[in-house]
Amino acid sequence: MDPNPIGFQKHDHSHCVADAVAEADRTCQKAGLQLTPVRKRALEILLEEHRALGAYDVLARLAEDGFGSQPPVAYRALDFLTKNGFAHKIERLNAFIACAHPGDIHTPAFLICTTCDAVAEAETDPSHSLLNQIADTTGFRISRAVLEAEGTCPNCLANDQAKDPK
Amino acid sequence: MDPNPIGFQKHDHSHCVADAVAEADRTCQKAGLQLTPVRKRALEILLEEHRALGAYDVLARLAEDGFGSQPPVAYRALDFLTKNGFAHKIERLNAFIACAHPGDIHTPAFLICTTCDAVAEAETDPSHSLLNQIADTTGFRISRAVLEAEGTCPNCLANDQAKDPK
DNA sequence: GCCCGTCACGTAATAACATAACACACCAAA
DNA sequence: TTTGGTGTGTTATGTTATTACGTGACGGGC
Ligand SMILES: [Zn+2]
Ligand SMILES: [Zn+2]
Ligand SMILES: [Zn+2]
Ligand SMILES: [Zn+2]
Repeated sequence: MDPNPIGFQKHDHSHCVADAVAEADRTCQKAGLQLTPVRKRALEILLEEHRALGAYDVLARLAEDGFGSQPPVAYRALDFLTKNGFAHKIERLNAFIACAHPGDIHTPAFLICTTCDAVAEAETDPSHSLLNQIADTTGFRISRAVLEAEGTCPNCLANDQAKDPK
Repeated sequence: MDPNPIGFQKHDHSHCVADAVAEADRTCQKAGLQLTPVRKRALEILLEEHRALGAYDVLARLAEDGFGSQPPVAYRALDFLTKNGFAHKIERLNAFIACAHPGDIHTPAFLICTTCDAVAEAETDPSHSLLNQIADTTGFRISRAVLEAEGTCPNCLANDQAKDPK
């Protein structure tokens, strides 16, 4: 199991955490949002993994660092991050992941590997997404979409074939 | 709030419950599946509403009818129904809804009205769904997809306009 | 200075959702 | 008759999420 799969590819990870936090800092400055210590730490915690973390996982790490140890501490931080586009909730997993493309308004699609637990965030073309088609034909006005696919990532697919090459 | 919105349109509902149960009966016959009393009743309960019901809602109704009153009773019945295509779980709501198109293998998309809580099940074209496009370009193999949109249904949209016609 | 609104944070308690583990009944095959 | 599978029921527990309440920090009127 690859501990480091972003979009299922390897990369220099120590940089990307720091970079993402720095960018979040800037974005919050501009938008008048407060990236407070708990919130920043929560974002770091999410960024340290390329998989989804449960709220209680995040909470435990926050508590280790001297922050509050009760559920609302984590839920509030995660709420801030998701509301402002720095993180997403993966509904299928009841878990949270840092946004891979923060800043832009986007409708992400997630690819969840059930073998290695990696989660990749894919961009969708908002103009001809299938949900918009549905919305157009039914007259339903979409405010938020959940697009999540479970399956096997390319890495795990390759591993499977290596072991069992039929 | 319309108590009866299937695909957000009105229809004769007493019939459609009975019909759907009858068809589930036939399907189970053919497939060698046991549509036992709890399972059948759970399906009826879901069919009686065109919205998603929590497992504990279903459980309470089952208990009223003399079935077991502990969570596994509901979860097992719902598990049977979802595994065999008679119902779906709405991940966004942690709740369950009867399948509107049972029988066929399909990748449903759900439209969840946040005003009246109605949930409609839309069919998707499996061949050019956006998730397949993503899968093709990334090499990810999808086994299951979650497609859920939150927003406002046509009925509620009309009501809003009637009240506040800007 | 003080008052007050808002916001973030902390905590306790509880609600809501879900599963593990075990016992018993039933039925059909060996 | 025994055995194995499947379904149901129960107790207990685990996991995820929210409600309710209190405190401190900050900023704008007065
Ligand atoms: Zn990274
Ligand atoms: Zn994988
Ligand atoms: Zn109906
Ligand atoms: Zn509605």
